[in-house]
Amino acid sequence: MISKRLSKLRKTKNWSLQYTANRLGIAKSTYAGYESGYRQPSLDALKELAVLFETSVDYLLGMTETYASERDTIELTSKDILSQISLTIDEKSLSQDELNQFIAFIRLKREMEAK
Amino acid sequence: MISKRLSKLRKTKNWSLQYTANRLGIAKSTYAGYESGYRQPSLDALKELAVLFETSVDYLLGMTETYASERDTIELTSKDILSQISLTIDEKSLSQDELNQFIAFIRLKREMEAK
DNA sequence: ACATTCGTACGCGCTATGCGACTTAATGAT
DNA sequence: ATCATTAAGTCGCATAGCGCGTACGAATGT
Repeated sequence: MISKRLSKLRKTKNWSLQYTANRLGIAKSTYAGYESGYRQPSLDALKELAVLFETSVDYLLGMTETYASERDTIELTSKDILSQISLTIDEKSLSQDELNQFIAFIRLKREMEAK
Repeated sequence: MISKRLSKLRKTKNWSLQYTANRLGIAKSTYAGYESGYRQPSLDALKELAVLFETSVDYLLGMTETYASERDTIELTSKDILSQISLTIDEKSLSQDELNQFIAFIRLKREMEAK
């Protein structure tokens, strides 16, 4: 799991194994081991991987499907966001319709303010 | 970091070391090692810890302060929610004003639907 | 043509993980 | 009061596996 995600992330950034390992301050073979699934990073290494790739440890480990540092940022327009996160108002969960209305509302508002 | 968080989480739930270890399917001494900081859990163990304690791996590792983010529900009316989590629409972050308007809007809408 | 960079794989030293066994303290049962 | 049970903590040991250097083909560049 982690190996696939690391590999995908690195290729997205167009980084070589060597470059990535240098950024992390570890040997190329060590990082390569993570990607091949031959090795597992230590907890410290894991944290640095998440920081370097600007993602969450949960994503690297496959605990969540959401890529980004959604630990900090939640993009409300991302598809099926409500299947991953339950948003509530007055402890009553938000429907997709309500969210869509809100998004439309904000977009309109911003458009008007832009003028 | 992880040791402190585990210890706090377990005590919150009023679980013994033995009980917790049983739930995880590992030896008591192993889990005790995690809490004392004498040992570090494997990645697999780490994931199971997060599941058992109903939190995120990022929280266990101290990557985030928020106890449960995506995993649980986010109450939009809770005070200073935006200081913990950034909500964005079209990658532009939401202001407190916008959120307040939305909350008011939803409350009004629900009130009307209730009749 | 040679050199350089890429991804991949192997062997090895040594750390430290995970386990059971043991101790000590606290609580419960009879 | 005595024993049994459960709690938390510590230790030694076997061995799994981490991190490293190193080496190998393949694909580039010069």
